Amino acid sequence: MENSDELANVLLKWAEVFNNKSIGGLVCFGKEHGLSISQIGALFHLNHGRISSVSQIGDSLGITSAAASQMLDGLLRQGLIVRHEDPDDRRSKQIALTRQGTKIIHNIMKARQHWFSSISNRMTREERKIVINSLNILIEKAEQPASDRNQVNNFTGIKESINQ
Amino acid sequence: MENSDELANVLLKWAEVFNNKSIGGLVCFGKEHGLSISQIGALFHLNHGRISSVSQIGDSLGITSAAASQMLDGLLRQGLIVRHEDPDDRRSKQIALTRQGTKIIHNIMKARQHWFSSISNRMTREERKIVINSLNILIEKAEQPASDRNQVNNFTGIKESINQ
DNA sequence: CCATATATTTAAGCTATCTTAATTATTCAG
DNA sequence: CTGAATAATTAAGATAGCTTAAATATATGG
Repeated sequence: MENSDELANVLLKWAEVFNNKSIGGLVCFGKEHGLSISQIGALFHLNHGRISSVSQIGDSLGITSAAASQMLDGLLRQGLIVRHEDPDDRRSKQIALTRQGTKIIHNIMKARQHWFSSISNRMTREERKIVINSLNILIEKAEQPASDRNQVNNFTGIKESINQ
Repeated sequence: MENSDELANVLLKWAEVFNNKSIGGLVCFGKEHGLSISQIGALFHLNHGRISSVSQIGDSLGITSAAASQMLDGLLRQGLIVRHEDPDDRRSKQIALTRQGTKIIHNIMKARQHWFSSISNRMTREERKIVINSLNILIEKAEQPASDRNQVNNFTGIKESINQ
């Protein structure tokens, strides 16, 4: 039996543990900073893809482009994103994070720092060493452009896997 | 130099990569299944802590217990949770996931499966081996009851209530 | 036992965020 | 060039999810 499936399953389990700790914090963060969950989602989407159109962002969140446009107004007003005309298609707008927008993402993640530290503190020096090494591999592989990652939105995979 | 901080930082980085891929999907999942993000947060909270009171769930999301009560009505109507009177304090209600509620959590995570597999496929057998090992360490340490169980939530300053 | 505190629920009302429909600007195909 | 398609925006209206306040039931401490 390949250990490929085993890794995918362990990743799944870890993701579950991570989400258990994160979701509530994310909702709280939004409330405190006047950001809707869609807006936070948009910021993460942009942090991942660097630049997107209005409708791409809408698609990634499952909302209409009208809603996306309105929602992005808010982020613009807060100085978290910029809108530029796409030189290749002047109907389209290129949305990107500002420095401040990137910082928000960072702050959201920083809020987990205490938890991360406590995990770290429960390990031996030796354990830390191999875990650091492994996470670096994961990060590298996760960010690699995948051969099987087509232009289709990666969120559409959800619909398929849920409707059993 | 200690490698403790280094691990915390790598965990942070990995969390960012993971969130970049997840948040939009979570929002989409909610829309498709008629679940608000608070409701999804409540499901994760329950999945983590097994049993909580109404107000504990509200606290974990930064909403009032009135709002939590209303929100939980929806989950109850969908058969995702059960409400039982707390035998130790009859003012309080014990909220827990049903089998179906647990399945929803699983489905949300399953939606990431394709991504996890593609990460796995980009590794050598040797890399997988050490990454599996490391993730198991992480999961174990993360789930360990920490000394700081009732630590203050970084976002809100609200006490993160974890049932016992 | 009584006053006060706590946990939940209900009710009423507010508003943020969505939707659809219409508008404007641009692209593309014939 | 012309008509149809696409991208974004704006406007109007619906509603989900929140808040506060009040009601109910239970617990606790002097």
